[in-house]
Amino acid sequence: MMMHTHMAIFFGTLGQQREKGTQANQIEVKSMPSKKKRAAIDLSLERERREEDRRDGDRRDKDGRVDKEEEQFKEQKEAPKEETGGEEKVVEVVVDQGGDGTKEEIKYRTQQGEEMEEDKQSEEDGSGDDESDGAGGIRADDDKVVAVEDSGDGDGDHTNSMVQDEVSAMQEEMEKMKEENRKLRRVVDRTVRDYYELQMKLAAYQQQPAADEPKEPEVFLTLGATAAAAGFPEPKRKEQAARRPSVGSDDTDDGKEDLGLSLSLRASSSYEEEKLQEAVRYLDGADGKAKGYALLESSKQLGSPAAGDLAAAGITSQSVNPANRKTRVSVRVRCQGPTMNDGCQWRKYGQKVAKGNPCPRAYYRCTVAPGCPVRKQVQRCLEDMSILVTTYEGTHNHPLPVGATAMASTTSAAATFMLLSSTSSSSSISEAAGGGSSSAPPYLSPFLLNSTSHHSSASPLLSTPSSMPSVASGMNLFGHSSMLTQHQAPDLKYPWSSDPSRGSSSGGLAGSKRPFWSSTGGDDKAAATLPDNVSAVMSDPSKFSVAIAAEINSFMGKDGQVMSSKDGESSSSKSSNKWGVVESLPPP
DNA sequence: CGACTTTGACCTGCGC
DNA sequence: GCGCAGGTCAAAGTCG
Repeated sequence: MMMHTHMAIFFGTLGQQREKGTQANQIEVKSMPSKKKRAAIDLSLERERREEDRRDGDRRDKDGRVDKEEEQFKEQKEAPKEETGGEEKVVEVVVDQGGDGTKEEIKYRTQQGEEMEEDKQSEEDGSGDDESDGAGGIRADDDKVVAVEDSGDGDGDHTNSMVQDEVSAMQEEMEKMKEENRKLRRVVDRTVRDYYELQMKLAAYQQQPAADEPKEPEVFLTLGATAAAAGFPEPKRKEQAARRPSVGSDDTDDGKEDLGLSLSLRASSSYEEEKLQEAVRYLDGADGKAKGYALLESSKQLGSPAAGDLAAAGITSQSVNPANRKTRVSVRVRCQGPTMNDGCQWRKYGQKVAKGNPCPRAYYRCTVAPGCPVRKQVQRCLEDMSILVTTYEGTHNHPLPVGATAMASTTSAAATFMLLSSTSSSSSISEAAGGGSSSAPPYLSPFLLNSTSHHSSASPLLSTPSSMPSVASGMNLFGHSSMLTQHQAPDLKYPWSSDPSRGSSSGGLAGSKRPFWSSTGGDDKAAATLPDNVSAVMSDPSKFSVAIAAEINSFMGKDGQVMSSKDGESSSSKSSNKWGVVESLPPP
């Protein structure tokens, strides 16, 4: 009955609202510059709606009528355009009804047009009415109908009016049920579709040849300078010629210390190498605009420190068998402090000198949420003491702070590339990532996941059943919009996390005493869609670059710090300029 | 005083 | 079973 009330408000206060442009509860009265624009908008909305109807297969019995309506609709649209050319004000009602306000808006105008013939909105008649049966504007929403009928029935024959009302009510009831059937059918169809899609994915995943398992490629995401970097400590790996198909064009001067982000894919088998090449082609072709952001390196087992192209900082996603091993993400960052700023809160619980490296290895536990199983090991690289190797292990059981999510988006993207290349046996990465049904990785980097996906991390593929369709729909299993948007505007969710004034003791937000969720008003869902984010990132190469950009922003910190240390030593002031991760970046 | 770090002891897994 | 190495625990110390 709310709608009835709203309509009453609408009709009763139309004049006032038109003048004042006030907003009633859930009814928004706007003034628009001209009918031309509105007609254009309505036309597009109407097309969308019909397109949706066609998709749902409900068009069978409406074909003829729809076409007629469309023609009529166009005529009706075009006619008033010619007669109203000025800046005529038009009253528009927007009813916020479960996020479908736009369509409701159309309906209201339709009703208004039918009933208020003298109103200049009469050209809207039937504009959104393909769902009505033509009997006096009978619609699915009885409240609206009642309101309209009442308002227009003042001086008619009462008996006829009552009969008409009854008939209308019945027809309306039928329409309502039809509509519900339609919606249910839609839901069932979608569910079945998703189910089969997931089944296919699962089958493909399970059919992965065992031969691929032992050798898994590594993905290196390199932050900061990309060239002339000291190598990663993998002395066992043989140096091999590195192909460097660049995404941008800024990687021509290898001798210089490029600033940027590079993705280095290591293939450990010819098959994977092939997949990596596909990934390279994919990025190269699809994201040519990412100049200065991404430098894609594809190489076979770059390993020796002298490889030259190894990066100063990297994110190594060590793919593991989802069934048996814990996933690990190794991040290499050149920084002077004890740890890198990854956005999370850590507590040191141990330190050990590992064999082969005189530098002690520090063990940290995630303290963002009590009981979070995520741990990280931080150790300096033997070959280059300025390189900090951070290895994350485990799965967060909580939403990640902004800094961490941005980081996660990048590492997850890297991991996803690797995973796609190693798990997709029949399709190229470009097919998998750009084909609309962007594949969520069979398993995701532990650094990236949170509780919402972790609860079923044994088979993450199944844990995000909506991951593939959600990319298209923009919603995931949890009803959130794509995480990518949140990465693009992280401060909206966790404004505190980028606050440079907050101290940190062991890097990141360790100094923050307040749990990060306390400032979000319970909007934990906001950061709880990383798997979705991964899908979103992987579904579009441009999103990937955006994520990388976000990562850069996050990683550098708005205060221009890669990390901070307890004794106040900040990389922005004291760290080596050689790598220039922070210092070389222009201030925001 | 609480949170965090330090550090030696202890536990566990693995190879021989 | 033994030894080694990695990882964890927990008491003591430190810091804000």
